[in-house]
Amino acid sequence: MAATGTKTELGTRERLVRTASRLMQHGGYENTPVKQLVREAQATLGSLYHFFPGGKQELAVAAIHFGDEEFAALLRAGLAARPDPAEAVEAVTGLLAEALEASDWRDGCPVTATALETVGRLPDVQAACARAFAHWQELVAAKLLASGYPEQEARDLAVTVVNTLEGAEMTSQVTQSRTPLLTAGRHLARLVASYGP
Amino acid sequence: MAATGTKTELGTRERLVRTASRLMQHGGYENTPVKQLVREAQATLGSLYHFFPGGKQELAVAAIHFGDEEFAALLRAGLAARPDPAEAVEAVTGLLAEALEASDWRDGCPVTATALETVGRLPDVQAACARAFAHWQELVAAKLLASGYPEQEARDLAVTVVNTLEGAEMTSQVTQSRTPLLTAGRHLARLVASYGP
DNA sequence: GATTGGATAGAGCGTTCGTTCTAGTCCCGT
DNA sequence: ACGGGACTAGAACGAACGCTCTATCCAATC
Repeated sequence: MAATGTKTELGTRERLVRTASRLMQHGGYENTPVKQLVREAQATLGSLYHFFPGGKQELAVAAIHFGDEEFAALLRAGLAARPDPAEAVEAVTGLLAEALEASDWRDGCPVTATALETVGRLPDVQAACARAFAHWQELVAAKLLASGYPEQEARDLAVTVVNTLEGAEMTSQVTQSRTPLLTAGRHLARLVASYGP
Repeated sequence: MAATGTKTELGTRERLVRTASRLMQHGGYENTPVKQLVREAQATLGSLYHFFPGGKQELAVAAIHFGDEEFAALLRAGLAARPDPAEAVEAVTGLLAEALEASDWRDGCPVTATALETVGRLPDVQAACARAFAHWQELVAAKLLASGYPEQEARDLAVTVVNTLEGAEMTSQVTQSRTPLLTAGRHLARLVASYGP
């Protein structure tokens, strides 16, 4: 649980964003005090309000974007691991389970906790979370479309795939077990295959 | 968004628990200050610490239990609505979508937000959340077992069904649309049917 | 070498947090 | 009538919150 990035290799702004993303991934928005944030980012309050005049909220939006890209990278890697989309989705659950356990069940979805907490409270942050979900759905849909799935079925499946991944990751985290994610992987593979072209 | 229960028809303890459950459903644990809680429950700080010497944390555990039962009731109703388990699961998503929209997208799962926020921070609350998830899985598994599904497949399916419901409800909430839930319903029905005995 | 502006630094502001504490009210058994 | 436990009531407390503010540092530029 060291600071995210070393002071010499990343700019202050980037360290703030990465640290905020990691802390919000673990505890959401309200559980991430700005003072702890700047301490772990090896920055100061002055720097935070210099780069983010909008304060904690503006930083949170940037952090959600960062988490969005981070999760998207894992998703891309898993989806590219197998040509068959059903097997690819199952591969993603394997990657997620691995990363989750390796972090001692701390690194769940970098967006979910904040999304649920800020719904109807911080519209900017909520919008960033919604964008992240849509982004991930697009990645899954693209894989299905590339495999010859019909447009509508591909888009619908992508929604459910991402939703199930989110739910299973949360349950795996709360129960500290890979099982929910791996079970979701098997079931999603079966579901995706059942729509095969 | 009136107070949960009227002062004359419910005891103070019950009003506190219901109000806490509702507020935590909307914003999680940290977004629910005790003073607002007490005000909306038409109670006072003295009453809160009389009934819950463990303070906010102890009340939160009771609130999660209440939400657990509330969600379980909806789950039972949906599952009982149809004899066929696949159709029954789809019926549940319909009920969830209806309730969510009727609340102006506020009343999502009464446990998820708190679960993600307290993981690794408040073990008592986290344990209550884990118990709720297990409880819901049991209800789904019971329906499948009663319909003749093999033991292992019924239990595995129950895990994924509940996870997908959670994920879809969250996405429906964040995007303010019934679609994710209803799509999940169709897919879950297909998945459950594909394991039919 | 002086000037300048981006970046750093953290003390301190007003507010709100969860909790404690004392005082008071209510109601029931005797 | 009265004693006593259950419950109500909210002022007050220390800690922690997000944020503002002034001061300072340090390259780049003239």
